[in-house]
Amino acid sequence: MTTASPQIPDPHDSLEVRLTKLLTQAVSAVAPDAAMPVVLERARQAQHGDYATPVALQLAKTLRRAPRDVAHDVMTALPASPWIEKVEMAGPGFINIFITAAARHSIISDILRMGSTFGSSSRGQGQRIQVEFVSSNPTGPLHVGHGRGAAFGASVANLLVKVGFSVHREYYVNDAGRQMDILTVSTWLRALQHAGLTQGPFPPNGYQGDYVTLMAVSALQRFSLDQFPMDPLTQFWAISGTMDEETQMDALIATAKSLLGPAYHQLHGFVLAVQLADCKADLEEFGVSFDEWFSEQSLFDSGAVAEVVSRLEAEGHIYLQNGARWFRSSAFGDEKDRVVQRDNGLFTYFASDIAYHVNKFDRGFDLVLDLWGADHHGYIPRVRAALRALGYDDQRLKVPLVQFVSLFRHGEKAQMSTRKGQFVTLRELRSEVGNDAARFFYVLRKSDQHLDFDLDLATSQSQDNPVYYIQYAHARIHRVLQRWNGDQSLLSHCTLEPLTHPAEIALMQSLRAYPSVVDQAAVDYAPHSVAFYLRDLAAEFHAYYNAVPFLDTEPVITAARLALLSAIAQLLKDGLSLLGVSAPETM
RNA sequence: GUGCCCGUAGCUCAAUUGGAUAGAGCACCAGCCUUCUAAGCUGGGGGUUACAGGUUCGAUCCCUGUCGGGCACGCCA
Repeated sequence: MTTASPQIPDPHDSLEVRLTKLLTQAVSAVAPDAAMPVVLERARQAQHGDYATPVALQLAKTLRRAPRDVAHDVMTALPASPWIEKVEMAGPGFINIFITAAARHSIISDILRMGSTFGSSSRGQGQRIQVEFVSSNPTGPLHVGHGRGAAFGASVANLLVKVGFSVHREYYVNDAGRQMDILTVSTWLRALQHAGLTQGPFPPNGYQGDYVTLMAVSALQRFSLDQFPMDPLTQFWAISGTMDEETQMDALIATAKSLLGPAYHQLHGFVLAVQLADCKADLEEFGVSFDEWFSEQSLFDSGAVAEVVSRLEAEGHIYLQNGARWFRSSAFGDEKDRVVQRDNGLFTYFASDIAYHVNKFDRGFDLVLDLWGADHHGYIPRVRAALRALGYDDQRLKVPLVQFVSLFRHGEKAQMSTRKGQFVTLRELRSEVGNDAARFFYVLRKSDQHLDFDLDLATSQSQDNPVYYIQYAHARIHRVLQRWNGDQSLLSHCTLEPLTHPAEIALMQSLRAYPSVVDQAAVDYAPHSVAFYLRDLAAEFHAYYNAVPFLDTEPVITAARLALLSAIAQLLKDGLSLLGVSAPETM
């Protein structure tokens, strides 16, 4: 990834940039030849000051000098600054920096002045980045696993926008495959059953959910499916007993197509439209929206799939074997070659996926993000191989993986299967725990870690859910401000000198961390760190709330403390919005 | 069997990407509402970071091996 130049600091991190510059100046005086970037860390403990740098420890080796001696020289060479109160050496050679009260207080006025733009940056420099996520087969309702991808993807997209990328959110619709045919046939069979026109058994590998029957009922009225002669179906059941399940299903699909003729395609289109509309509505209600729903079928219709295979062939990366066309992906880092066109002439899913990625790159995105389920990780090398073979820079493709969600009910792991209709849908989850709790819970873990979703806990309406803790902090602040009933615009100008309480010092320190938390979360595609930050900030606030009075004290102190509260509320609201969680003012 | 990911408090998870004494939430124990919302706060017990080596000023993080878990290895999508 191309990173923004550090020479273009944003106003909000000017303090850290200034301190880094001063340190760099001091280091170059002590060690002119050691071209080493100065690492400035926020101190974890108050006794270590506000910032710390291990630069002396790192320099010691190349200088062949004792770390503490180097630290001493760096400290001596450090220019005076209105931002630096004092500098101390500690431990093996750490340099701890204590900032002045003025530097400390500036964070509050910065936040109040910048409002929702605080924490933004120009890191992305307006680069266009495509984020593809969810992309579930439109063969049934979204389940709780898709929900994680949705919540994660939406939050990542928000973060990328926040740090200055131009983000395009996209859903890849797998509307061209065999699974759609199976759903179509399943719907057809349910319609026949509903109309009492068949006694045949329902195939075990068909889609069994109740939603299929619901679609069948409306399809029955819509397409008059009962007008087709049924004899061939009865014949089919008579001869299909010896087939294995998959062969039987393929035969069933073929039977349906020949029997229904043009009506099959109508039914197929209907089933797809119903599922997509349902999926879209579900996601919209979840606060997840897309700029584009990209159809896989369109890649076949436009000839893009055939074209991309031809391109590979023209480059000499395709060979014939056993009647199939193979892409020599092993020449580009994959562990073995892959079929792109089967011996029956049909292109594989891989072929259309190559065409899709070529399409993405040809649309001119600087960066392409595929948020995939972790079960697809073995698939990544072949996609990269295809891109490289076609002359694209596959470093512009990033594939963050989202691990599975394991559901636990009554302390036992619940199995999920879309086919068998045994799953908890995202809708059920949302209605039981609420959108806010679901969104927050989903991103509370690193995306590449398994998520154990305890349904009993999540559906118990209990207060254990951490999202309430943060929202409550936000609501409490607004209650205080409401009680105060003063002119909030005055808070950004009031004197902050009274803020000397240890809790206040710590809170200002935490507020200052926000931009780098957001920045790092965006770079790492790690919204969970925002969630943890918010929980920690809320905890600090709640403790503060119980420690000092806000309204029943001197007006100057009240104003200063309310300015601090106002800044906290702003960041709580901003952080929650990045995660797609509301920030209510009353609870 | 091969490849990728993972293993941290009783449970679920963090840890500023190699920094100082590894931190939270549940759960457990003891306290705090006549006062700005108790969906809150304060205090307490809890750890050989799976194990064994290695790299260096310094390792939960990097390297090697072992054990254990997950996922993927199709002319499915």
